[in-house]
Amino acid sequence: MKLTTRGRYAVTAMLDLALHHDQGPVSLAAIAERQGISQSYLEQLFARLRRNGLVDGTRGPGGGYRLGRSENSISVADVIDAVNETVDATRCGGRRNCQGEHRCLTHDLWEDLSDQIRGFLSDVSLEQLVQKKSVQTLHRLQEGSELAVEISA
Amino acid sequence: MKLTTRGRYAVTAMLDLALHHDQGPVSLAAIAERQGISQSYLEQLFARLRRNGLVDGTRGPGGGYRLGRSENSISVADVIDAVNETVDATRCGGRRNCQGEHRCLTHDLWEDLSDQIRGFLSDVSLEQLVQKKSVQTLHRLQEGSELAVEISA
DNA sequence: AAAATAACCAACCCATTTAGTCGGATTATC
DNA sequence: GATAATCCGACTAAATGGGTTGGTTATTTT
Repeated sequence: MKLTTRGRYAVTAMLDLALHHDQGPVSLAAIAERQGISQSYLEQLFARLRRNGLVDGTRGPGGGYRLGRSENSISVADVIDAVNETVDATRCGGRRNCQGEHRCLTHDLWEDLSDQIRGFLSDVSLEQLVQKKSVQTLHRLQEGSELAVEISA
Repeated sequence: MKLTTRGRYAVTAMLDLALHHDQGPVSLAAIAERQGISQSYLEQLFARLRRNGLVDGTRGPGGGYRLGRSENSISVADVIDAVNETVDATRCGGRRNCQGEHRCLTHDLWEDLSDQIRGFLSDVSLEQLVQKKSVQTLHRLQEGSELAVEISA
């Protein structure tokens, strides 16, 4: 399994999208500012998300990104898969040739673990995340500081 | 969480140790050959395993490594922890400062995932692995080819 | 005592990946 | 036509991972 900042960023950004889905398209600039992620890096991530149908982009002023499907049909695993081509704990990628021709001693263990992780992440949807108390608290907090920024500007 | 070949190698090597624990110390050369892992790379891994008390090394001819504790008291998580300083899915390492001063939107999610993975890996001991059918089959197979090597040499 | 064996140790090396940048093109809106 | 946004590709710096080299020390065997 490859769980890196890339996947974390992607999930955070998608969650930001979900939190603002009622306000029309969300620009990467807005996400970048709110979540503290580099905008051009976000561009790369959203290219992959778009290719996988997880988001729709609209260009031009007032444009931005929208979720490509409903919040409850997008799992965290979907998002990580989209940006992180591989999500597998076995080295051989399930081909069982980890050691020469046959599989290594611990092949099955990693396969089991992969299933566990995948299971866990597949069971968490964006919708569920949006409803978590900790997320909502942070969300309100971010809107607050956004306001502050607007005022001070 | 950082699950890389390093951890996989370490677990495989420890399992090899466990499979041969009744035959006195096992040399890294033997493990390297059987499991197809670079010997000098194994040296690095075993340095960490030793520092963590998971193995005991004895020098000189006939020397090698032995398990530092009983097979049932060593979990896969222990091994990965020993070689792979960090086993945490959150970026901030649990310090909750992922974004500026406070935690990022998805902090709790990664914390939950870390717990899942850790739970799974902590529940698997070397003893359990040794008893798995797939492991025993491969073990016998490896002993066979070892014999073949001895004969052909 | 010498030779051989094997752990121990430290400094490198190289390829890949990651996060991030830069400069531009394209598309839409005002 | 200026502006705001996505889109796109090439590039970079740093980290990481797996691996090598070249030793030293300790212990056994001859």
